Amino acid sequence: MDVETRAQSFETALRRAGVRITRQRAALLRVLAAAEDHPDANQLHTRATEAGAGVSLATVYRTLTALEAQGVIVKLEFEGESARFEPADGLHHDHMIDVETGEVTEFMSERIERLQAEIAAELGFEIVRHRLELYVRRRK
Amino acid sequence: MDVETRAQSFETALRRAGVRITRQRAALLRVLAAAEDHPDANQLHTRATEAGAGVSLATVYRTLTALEAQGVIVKLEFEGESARFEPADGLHHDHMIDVETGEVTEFMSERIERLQAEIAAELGFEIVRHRLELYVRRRK
DNA sequence: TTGGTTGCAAATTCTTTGCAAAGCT
DNA sequence: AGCTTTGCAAAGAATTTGCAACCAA
Repeated sequence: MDVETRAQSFETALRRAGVRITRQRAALLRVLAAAEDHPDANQLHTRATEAGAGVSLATVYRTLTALEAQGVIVKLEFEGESARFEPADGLHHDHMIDVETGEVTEFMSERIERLQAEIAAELGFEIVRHRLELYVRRRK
Repeated sequence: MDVETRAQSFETALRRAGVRITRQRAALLRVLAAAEDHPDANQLHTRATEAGAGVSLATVYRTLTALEAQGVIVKLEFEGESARFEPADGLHHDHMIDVETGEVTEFMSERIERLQAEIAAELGFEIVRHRLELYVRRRK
């Protein structure tokens, strides 16, 4: 799915929820749709600005909050950093962060997911959401 | 292990690392040793104050930083909350947070730990540390 | 003695918010 | 038109830090 198509699908999801698509939001959706990394609010603000769209940082934050509420993006909070965001592509995954380079790798394990659910169930709970982050280092 | 004994072992660990045990630190160590829950800096400050020890919030933060560096306590950062701390009792464990009550339950799964290591290894990494939090709800 | 430690207030960092002007639909 | 959204600057919340006075070892 190319950037424009993805941005369009984000817009559709938002309109369906009654969220207005302003010039600022359209710009942010494109920046988000194009993000290969996991940018924070500041980076998104910079990128939107560089793309020629005037957007205030306050609006970036407000829009991110709205997008997260609609399930269009996911907020990530790694240790010692400001919040980062990634487009929600449907499939859940967890993150591995290289403590030396900062590089982020996504991964997903059905087995871990299942074990988590089992553990919660044993204690009488069901999982609402979870957070799994592996802080790693390249092996020599 | 009772509170006093545990506080003493904390002190010993700190002295061994060349950290001075001031009146303020001794008071905080006792508060931490007695904590059954997972208090944040503010709560620790309040408890130390109620216990009759004059400690400033800045010192609480500075001391917590030192204790964490010595591996005596562990810092927890749950979603949407300020940092909490728990005494490090040697054995690693993860946390389950009831999103309705805020209740925190500790758990540990050798199988999940092993799977995490395997996944990291497959991608050429070794785990430095990790963070696993399950946000749960009581089952009806 | 003396280098680590404290308290206080000011500074930081990230994020949120009040309000009047402006913009979607 | 009507209700949402924006920008700006101010407010917040959590945590850190500069500096002079203080105190463990």
